Amino acid sequence: MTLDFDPIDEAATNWRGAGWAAVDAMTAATSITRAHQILSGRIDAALAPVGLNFSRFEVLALLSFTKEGELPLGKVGDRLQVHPASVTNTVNRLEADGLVARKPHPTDRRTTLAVLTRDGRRRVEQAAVALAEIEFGVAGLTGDGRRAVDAAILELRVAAGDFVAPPSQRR
Amino acid sequence: MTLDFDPIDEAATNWRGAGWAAVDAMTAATSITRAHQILSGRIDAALAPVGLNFSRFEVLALLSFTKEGELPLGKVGDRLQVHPASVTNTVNRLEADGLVARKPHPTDRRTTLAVLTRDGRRRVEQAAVALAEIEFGVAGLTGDGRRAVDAAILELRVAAGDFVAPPSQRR
DNA sequence: TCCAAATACTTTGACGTCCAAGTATTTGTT
DNA sequence: AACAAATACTTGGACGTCAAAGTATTTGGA
Repeated sequence: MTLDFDPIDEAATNWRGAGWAAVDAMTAATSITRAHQILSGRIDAALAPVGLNFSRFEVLALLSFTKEGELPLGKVGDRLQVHPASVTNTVNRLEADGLVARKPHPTDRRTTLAVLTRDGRRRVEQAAVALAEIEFGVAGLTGDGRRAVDAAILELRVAAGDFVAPPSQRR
Repeated sequence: MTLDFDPIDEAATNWRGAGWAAVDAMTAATSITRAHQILSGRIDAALAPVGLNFSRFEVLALLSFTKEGELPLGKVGDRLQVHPASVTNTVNRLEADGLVARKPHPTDRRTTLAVLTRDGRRRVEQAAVALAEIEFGVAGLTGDGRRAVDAAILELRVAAGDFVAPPSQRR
């Protein structure tokens, strides 16, 4: 299944041959797509034994960082940049596994809070360890590579309007 | 919906606060994930008016680069690095739209060829223009940023065993 | 030659994502 | 005070991905 050539490089050659434009942009986009594919596969594989996937893990982690271990579903979606329907779905599954509970908001009855359970907190700790062990799938990227990716993608995210204020100092 | 802080930077701070390991790796992985989300959204939006999405476009483009405009489904999957079932699904839809046709392999009856139709060829040209216009969603990434991303991700892909031979010269 | 193993594709099923529409509640204006 | 508009979440539908199992065909040995 392993190819004996670089499929992305090959694609670039083909695009040039066809006289298509924006080959460099295509290459960058394809690289990012493939990188995501690789990371996503590794991360979900590492989380499977813990009984989570990355989406579910992200929700648990986010809750674990709050003082009370709870957050309105809408906030979860904003922070993780996912669609409200996806949050509902993810929280449903976490709830079914007893890792999170839904609780009405004390003052706004439109709002539902997701609350981390004791099991949820234990689970997210295990998952964090599992992910650290595989270095979040980026084993193969050197420190320089990681910084380069972070910096470049920061440009992209700012241009996409991910957030407005200048980023705070990053180490 | 736009946040007034960088959610990834915020996450890094939280991870450090929780004493979790591999924060730099987490940041790189999250950046790549988010970049993919942004690109994917922009690309599919640009392709929607043409009646395609990225998967379908990739298949058409791949076929258009071959001499005869045809390829066994298995090869398509290998090149695009997607699951056989996904190829079947994608080709089904392309076939329903008349952009591709299935044809038996001349000598191996296990194999099915996907053949680009006249409409398919016209459509992929339109799509290529549409994608070039939005620079494949990487508008916001400078030339340096693109090269940095390409180089870094090449490391990652090689480490992941995407292909074995050393990459040919890239411009 | 014969047959187990490999290969090629499809089918089915579990999930994940988003959009659009629906329900409930709160806000902001007249 | 009254009500349209905004907000918060859920539901249902369309698609996309992968894994596992099933069918058909070809290969590679014994």
